[in-house]
Amino acid sequence: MSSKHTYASALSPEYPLLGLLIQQPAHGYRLHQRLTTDLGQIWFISLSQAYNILKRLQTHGFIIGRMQKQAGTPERRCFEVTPKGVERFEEWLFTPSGSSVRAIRVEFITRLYFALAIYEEQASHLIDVQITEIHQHLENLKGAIDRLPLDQTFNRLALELRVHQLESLLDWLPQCSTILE
Amino acid sequence: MSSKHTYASALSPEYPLLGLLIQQPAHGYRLHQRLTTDLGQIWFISLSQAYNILKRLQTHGFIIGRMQKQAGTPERRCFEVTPKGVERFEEWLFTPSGSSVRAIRVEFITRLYFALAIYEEQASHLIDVQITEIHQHLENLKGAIDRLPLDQTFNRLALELRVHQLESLLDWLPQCSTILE
DNA sequence: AGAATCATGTAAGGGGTTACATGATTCG
DNA sequence: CGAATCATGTAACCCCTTACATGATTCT
Repeated sequence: MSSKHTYASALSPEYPLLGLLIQQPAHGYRLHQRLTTDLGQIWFISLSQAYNILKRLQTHGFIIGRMQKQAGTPERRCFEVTPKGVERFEEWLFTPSGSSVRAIRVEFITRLYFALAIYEEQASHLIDVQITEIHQHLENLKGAIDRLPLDQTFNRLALELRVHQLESLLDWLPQCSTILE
Repeated sequence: MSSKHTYASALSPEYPLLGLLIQQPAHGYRLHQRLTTDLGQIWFISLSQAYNILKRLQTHGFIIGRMQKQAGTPERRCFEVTPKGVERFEEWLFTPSGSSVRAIRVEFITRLYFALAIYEEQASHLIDVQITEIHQHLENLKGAIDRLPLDQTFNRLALELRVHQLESLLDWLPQCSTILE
């Protein structure tokens, strides 16, 4: 047992790229285009970084790329997802987001996007799970606030802000349900 | 002209460390303690990273450290902020946060903490500026939503979420004012 | 004497950013 | 032909995380 690495955080653009490839094999340039048009408000990565991530995904065996010569276009490397890659993606897709506001904010929309596109019947379940998760997390935060010493003014402010942000997430989530129809 | 580097993003723990040192010279271990107790809900860094950042700050000339031999305690390196370091810190402190939700969330509380501790009379001004900033940002976001093509469902969801999050920030900000008394 | 804490670091590995380099094709 | 776009990459640099290494002091 030599390597037990995470490879990338759950917030890495690696997952949306994997997801796009599961929908349809593609080459780096086109992939980057789809990411920045379809999910451009969530993921901003440079073209270089897209290539770097694809390279990494390939060395880890999650995708394989094959150079293709075609008349009329520059040579391109077409990537496909391996079974291992599908497994990795699905594990991410159906694991609830971490507890940070950002994780929920960024990841959740992405997961919803792919759930709807690839595993449509799971989408509404995803929303439900997320709602329960947030309620759970809110309980914890409120407990933490109660246990906080009185002089911890700024830590209290920070926790209360997180509570506000989570509640605004709960307020926003119903809008997600409306797009399911 | 050889180096034009950013050194660190505005979200780096480098700034709170600088701020703590401005309040009072200290050594690494104590500094890390103060950061994790006073602002532990905002900044979580390992002791090693604290030392790394201090080293970086020193090589950039923002602080200087001197080894001190004392009877009764292990040798410690006491750091002081240089004028250049003060300048850097104040520039950060009085520059409004970027436009990302996280930047506002993490940075704003930190800036408020130091404004209150070091430049007390500026604190309420900081809050006012932040409120106007957020209103401005909200306008922009709402404009962006209106200009979004109809088929950009998920980008729209993302923008609407940001709007919600910013509005919840506005909802939370008055609590900051109450601690000024 | 041994454990916990104080105190300071180094090393390895991974991730992201920007800039730079290189070609092919298409469009005006 | 020249510019924009398509397409793929490399290199340098910085940051963060984790694990590891090393001593001194204090507490029991």
